[in-house]
Amino acid sequence: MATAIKSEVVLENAMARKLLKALSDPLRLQIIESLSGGERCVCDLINEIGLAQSKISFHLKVLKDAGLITDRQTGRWVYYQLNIDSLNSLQDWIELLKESSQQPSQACK
Amino acid sequence: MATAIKSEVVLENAMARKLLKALSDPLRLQIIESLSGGERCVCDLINEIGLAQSKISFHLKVLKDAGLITDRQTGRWVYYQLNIDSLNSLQDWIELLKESSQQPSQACK
DNA sequence: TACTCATATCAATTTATATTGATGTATAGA
DNA sequence: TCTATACATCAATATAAATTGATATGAGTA
Repeated sequence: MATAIKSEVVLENAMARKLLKALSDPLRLQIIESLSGGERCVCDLINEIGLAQSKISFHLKVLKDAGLITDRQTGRWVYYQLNIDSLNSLQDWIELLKESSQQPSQACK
Repeated sequence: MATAIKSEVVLENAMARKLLKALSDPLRLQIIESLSGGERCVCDLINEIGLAQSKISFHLKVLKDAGLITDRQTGRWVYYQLNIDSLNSLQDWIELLKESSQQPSQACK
């Protein structure tokens, strides 16, 4: 039982790590910020950010693999959108960190 | 004026990026999780995590430079603690992303 | 079918980041 | 003053991630 709880915690941390890693790149943050204005197709992102298409595509994949964004295809266009659930998870994870971190310090012998 | 607001936003994003980058490493996350149980000295972190001292020290520096943790020296020991303010900032940053991201999609022509 | 456009993927390279083992620094105690 | 301990820093190396330019895929259109 303790093991089950433990592994659940580990899983959550692994997920948090994936989200954080995906967010830790300047170009991906630009994409995220752009998507925070609403759903966008790749062509718009390319125009907005002004960088190579393969670059944008690469980072969109990283963000998608981490679960931070979702995609939907319509004809030739692929639209990307922020996944609010992942942002909520991240906030929850941070909240948990905060809750227990103000305990009295342990003195080193 | 618009420029002032713009640069303020950029500054915030740069700060968020620094926090996210610092959090995006598995060992640093281990340290953060350990510190979420309260203040710890480096020797305790080394014992808890079971890795080379120089490694721990290196990552503590990254976390400190990002503003995620603070340190305080007492005799030979240095104690590290989570900086709640930085976690709050990160939560706020995520909150802002969420707020505007559910707008209607723009159709690609 | 052939062509174009939007996007994804890939291999080679570059750049950034982490690890290792050694050395340096400051503090405490003998 | 000498020694031990706690921690930081550094240079060399190893590893991981991003960029580039080219090619592939797959949908629409003529």
